[in-house]
Amino acid sequence: MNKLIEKLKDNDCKVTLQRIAIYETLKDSNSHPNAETIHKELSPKYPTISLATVYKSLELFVSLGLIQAINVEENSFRYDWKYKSHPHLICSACKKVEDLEIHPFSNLSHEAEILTGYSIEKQQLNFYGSCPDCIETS
Amino acid sequence: MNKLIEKLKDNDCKVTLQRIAIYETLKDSNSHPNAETIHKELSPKYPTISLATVYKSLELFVSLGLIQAINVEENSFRYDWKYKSHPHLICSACKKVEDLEIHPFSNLSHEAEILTGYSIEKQQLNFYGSCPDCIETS
DNA sequence: ATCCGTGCAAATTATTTGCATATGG
DNA sequence: CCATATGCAAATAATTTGCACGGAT
Repeated sequence: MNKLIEKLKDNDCKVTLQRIAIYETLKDSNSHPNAETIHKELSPKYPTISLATVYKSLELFVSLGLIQAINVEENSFRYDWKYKSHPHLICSACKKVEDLEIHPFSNLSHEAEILTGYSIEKQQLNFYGSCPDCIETS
Repeated sequence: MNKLIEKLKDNDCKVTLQRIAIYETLKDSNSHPNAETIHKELSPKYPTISLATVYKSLELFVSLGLIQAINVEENSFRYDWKYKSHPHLICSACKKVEDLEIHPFSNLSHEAEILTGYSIEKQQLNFYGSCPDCIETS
């Protein structure tokens, strides 16, 4: 949260209750929620917060490099409070999105740069399939 | 195109002029177009073709495994006539989407399966950055 | 005090759906 | 012929925008 406040101040953005609440909600969630889910989670505590504010704040956080947007195969974005891009595992059965923390997939961008002449800012690696729990159930 | 016709027949789907035209347009394009772009390209030749038909056909092709949908960082889908998933390079400046044909990134899914216990059906690897042309211009 | 952020509602954009008609097998 | 595809228009879903008011610096 200090990180949020610092980053906001550094960029002449105001530190508001809403922004803190949105960031905290995202940070405390392990489910890579989308804007609407975040809004729903906030509603009990902050009934007046608007969905538009959630969208605007998330967009701001992404542009400040505070969080990352991940584009799962729905046509809605999910958000990850970890700003550093890392692979995700997406279960097609239960729709959960997990981080793949231990990854041997870190230096792909560098290899791609050498191969292509692109200057790569970001990589996105998603694996789609069934998680162990869903395999068992089926 | 033979592939399309074969696949459609195998699945008791009708071979229509529209479907052929949509598939051909996608195949002849190197730009990984979205539904609307495909529709626009078809319009001069087939003025009556509807956008809904384009959407429906693309969805059908994806479900038959004929093409793949790729989710670039807009919230609209782009389509790739190559059904086998492979890495993409996305230029943030000119918005082009290129295939990364020669890739040392092929066995990632297998590694991920071993690491996670997931059964992985598909992987998506996108690199975002600036292409050589756009680097030069800037 | 000033300007930015918020909430609301309306606008936009992308996609999906229902249904009557047309057409391929 | 008959079922499936198509085209149209309306519906839905996701996101963005404009603007007046309130609050942070």
